[in-house]
Amino acid sequence: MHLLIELRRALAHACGLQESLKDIFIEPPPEFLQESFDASSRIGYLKAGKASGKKPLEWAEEIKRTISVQTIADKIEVHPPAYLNFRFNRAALSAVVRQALEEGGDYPKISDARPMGAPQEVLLEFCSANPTGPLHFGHARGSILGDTLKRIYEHLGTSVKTEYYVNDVGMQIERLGKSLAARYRQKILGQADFSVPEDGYLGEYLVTLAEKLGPSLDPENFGQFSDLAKKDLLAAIEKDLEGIGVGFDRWFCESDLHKDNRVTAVIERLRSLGFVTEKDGAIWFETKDSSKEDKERVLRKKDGKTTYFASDLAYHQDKFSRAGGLLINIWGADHHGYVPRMKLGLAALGLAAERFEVILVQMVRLMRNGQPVVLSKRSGDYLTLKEIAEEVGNDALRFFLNSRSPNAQLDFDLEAAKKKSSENPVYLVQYAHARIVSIQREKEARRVHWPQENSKPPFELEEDAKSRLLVVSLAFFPEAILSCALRRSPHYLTNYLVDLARTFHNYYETHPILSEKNDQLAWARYKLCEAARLVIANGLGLLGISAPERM
RNA sequence: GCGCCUAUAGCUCAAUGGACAGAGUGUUGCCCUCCGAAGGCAAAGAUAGUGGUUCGAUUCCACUUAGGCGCACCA
Repeated sequence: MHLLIELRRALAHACGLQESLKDIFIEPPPEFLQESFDASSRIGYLKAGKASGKKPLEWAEEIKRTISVQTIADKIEVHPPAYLNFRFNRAALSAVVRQALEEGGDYPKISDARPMGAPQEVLLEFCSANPTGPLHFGHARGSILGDTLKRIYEHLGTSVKTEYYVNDVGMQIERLGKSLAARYRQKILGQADFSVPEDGYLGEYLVTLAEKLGPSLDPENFGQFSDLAKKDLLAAIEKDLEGIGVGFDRWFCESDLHKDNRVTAVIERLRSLGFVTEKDGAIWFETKDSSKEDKERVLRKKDGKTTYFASDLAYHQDKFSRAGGLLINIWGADHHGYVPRMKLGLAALGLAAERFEVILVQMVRLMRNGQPVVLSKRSGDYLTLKEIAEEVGNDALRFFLNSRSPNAQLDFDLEAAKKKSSENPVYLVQYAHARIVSIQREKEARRVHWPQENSKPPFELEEDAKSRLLVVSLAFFPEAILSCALRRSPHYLTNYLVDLARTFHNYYETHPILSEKNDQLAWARYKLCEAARLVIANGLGLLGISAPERM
């Protein structure tokens, strides 16, 4: 078992919180205690201790007396207000390194992460941009968040499916077809003066597509043009996402819901449950709870067409029926007003609210050298995801967008992200990896060989402060992953990796390996560096970022 | 007007009601006859304002100020 998870279990047991290891918090001690302690916990006072009526400090003392950690810690101290500080013993620290080396690319293997709060099953829906144009930069954050969460949950043994909901019917798609038909008249039928409808799509991508079409299409058949545009744009979207390492298990088309009449079926279901009224020729969803603001919404317009809201209810009913666990949707913050409406609709359908979760990702403001990038939407031109990804590179893009919690706005400076220098934290991390690989390369080149390599005796870790700090940092890797899973944000991992890289660079300055005369020491350092490399590579892998061997 | 999100170091960002609020970058000064100086060490530098709840508030509540977003028979 991994060191900090073992500590969690011991703490949970002593607090009487066996069933919920997620309520135990373990963190690195503050700087002024780092020489004496390796890990620190505020234990479970609020969850378990407060009810006992004891003061925080008394409670902590009691936990200290009852906790069973003799095998991993050689010192425990209580610090006010209710901290328990631990110093790990040598065997436990050696085990951290050994475990990392043994598990390699799978480190940390966690056999059952559920007690720590990881869900058993998740259906993640994200991106879901309308196929009416190429993905723009605004779609990047949610896409990268969704993909990264998928990687993190999968690592924890959660069964994860990802899904892209394609809004391929409705007024916007009609506009798209009309716009393409207009371009077709201009480019293929020689009607250069024919104009694109005022509310149509003006982007150059439709011109390019029109030019590729054969001469035998009927420009009045908008549906045909809608289909052509849709298909072309979806392919482009898939390709752009692939470019930033994002893929989906399923592309769910709204049109499929209509084919089976499932949208009208959901309206009828709501009607039979008494949530429907008719007014002004339209069919409305009406909540029984009059205290809600969002109590009336149109399900079917007076022209007989159903609304997006109705489709979405049908879609979610479908998701609820085929997936067993959490349904997590990642939406742009501009959809926040839609969340209560959705929840009311799902509640009316009797679908379990606790399975439905929305992560709202706030806007990213694009900057260039400290100045906001001004976008002109008038001509239909905007910064596409592809352009930005190609300009700054996938690694920097993913690292930056994952470095802040989703519900906080983010400034993304193109020039800063592009700099292949220390100004960009992703390079600090990648550099640490490349540096370690370089040591390994150098070892081969110099034909350095230590007797311990063949006999495989357990290596003896050094116990100086910097070595301890590095090993303990490695031990915190599982905690960083669990924080991401629990709080639905990968920024704990990006921050962790920056810390780890820094700790490594610091260690490296004072711990020579290839030039170390003492074979024992050299060997132990070499293995510790390899363990650090593994953690960095695995961490970057979870973020979808490369771990370069040379830079 | 109503609602949602945000406000922390010069800049970009962390911090689960608990310890002396942390990183990166920028500024200043040091460190390469030594495995990658894309690095390390050191210094200076922050909770928007006013109240409240609490043993304890960056965190919760109220108000103020500032920014972003939303309030469709669009999706």
